[in-house]
Amino acid sequence: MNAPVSTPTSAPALTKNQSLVFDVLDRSDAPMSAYTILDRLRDHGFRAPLQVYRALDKLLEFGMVHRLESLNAFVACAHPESECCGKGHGHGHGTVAFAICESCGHVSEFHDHEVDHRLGAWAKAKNFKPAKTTIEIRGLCGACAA
Amino acid sequence: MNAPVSTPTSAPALTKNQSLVFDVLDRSDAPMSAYTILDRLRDHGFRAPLQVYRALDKLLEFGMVHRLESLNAFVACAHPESECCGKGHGHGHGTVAFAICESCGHVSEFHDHEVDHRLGAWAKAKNFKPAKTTIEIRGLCGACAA
DNA sequence: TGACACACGTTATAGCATAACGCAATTGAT
DNA sequence: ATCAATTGCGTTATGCTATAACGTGTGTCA
Repeated sequence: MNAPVSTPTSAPALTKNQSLVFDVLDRSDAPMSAYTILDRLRDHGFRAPLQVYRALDKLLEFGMVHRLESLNAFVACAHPESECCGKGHGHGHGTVAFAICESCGHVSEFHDHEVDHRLGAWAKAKNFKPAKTTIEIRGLCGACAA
Repeated sequence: MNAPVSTPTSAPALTKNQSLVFDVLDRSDAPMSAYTILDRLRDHGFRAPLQVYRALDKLLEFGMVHRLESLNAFVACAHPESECCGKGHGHGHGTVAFAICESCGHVSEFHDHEVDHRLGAWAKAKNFKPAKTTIEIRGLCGACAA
């Protein structure tokens, strides 16, 4: 009784644990660490970090969640669904950049073709084969800087 | 007997611990974790992580070392000394990007004005005040991809 | 000479992530 | 139908990364 349950919507069907983890992230205004997610889900039967990490691995694979490397934390993908650069299943995109407010914790996700292109050009020139690109800007958001 | 010792060269004078940590990093072909650095320096009297982290904090502040967020590891700055975008003391620069080979561990450090500019433009438009920007490309270097 | 800043050393603890085991359920080929 | 392969799950234990909190020594400078 552990298999994914298909849903009326798009995207890959999520298992129960995956849904729980995604929902927690999706409802959060700020990035969450795996252990914070774990604590939020104790009431739903979560007891060990691996339950969270395994769900996160899948959600990352599906592109539904991003990992913020500079925070060791995770956010739900903020893409307005079926954006540009799609790979077909509604959650694909090129490299995404994040602006992280160090005061309020809010994260803005955005994409810039030109940045992508410049980094791609560098890679091509150096014969480097990119697998995953991380772009994170930490600072103060408009509201907090004021 | 703990104060920085001035050297014949440029830049801020380093303390003994800072020099030791920097030398280890500078001699390494690949990024090193704080704990790996610690192990390398046991023979020089290092016994606790804090000794490493404190030295790293200063070296980061001086711009002589970079932290790779996606690796939780550190590298000596590869800038050919007194590069562009200098802030005056020979180790200043704009945002730097890293290409990290997941096979051999080699890290290439580079800078792209246009990328800087695009990210800066986004920030300006959103009224976001950047403090620190991280750009890391993980993949395979030319040698390993072949 | 006394307040201050800073580097240092030590112990303890917090926070993030995975290894290794075994069980249960689904899939799909035979 | 059945067996092998795959995938998800739960648990325990462990490892790696980072910092808190304490106290010491030293150099600076009013």
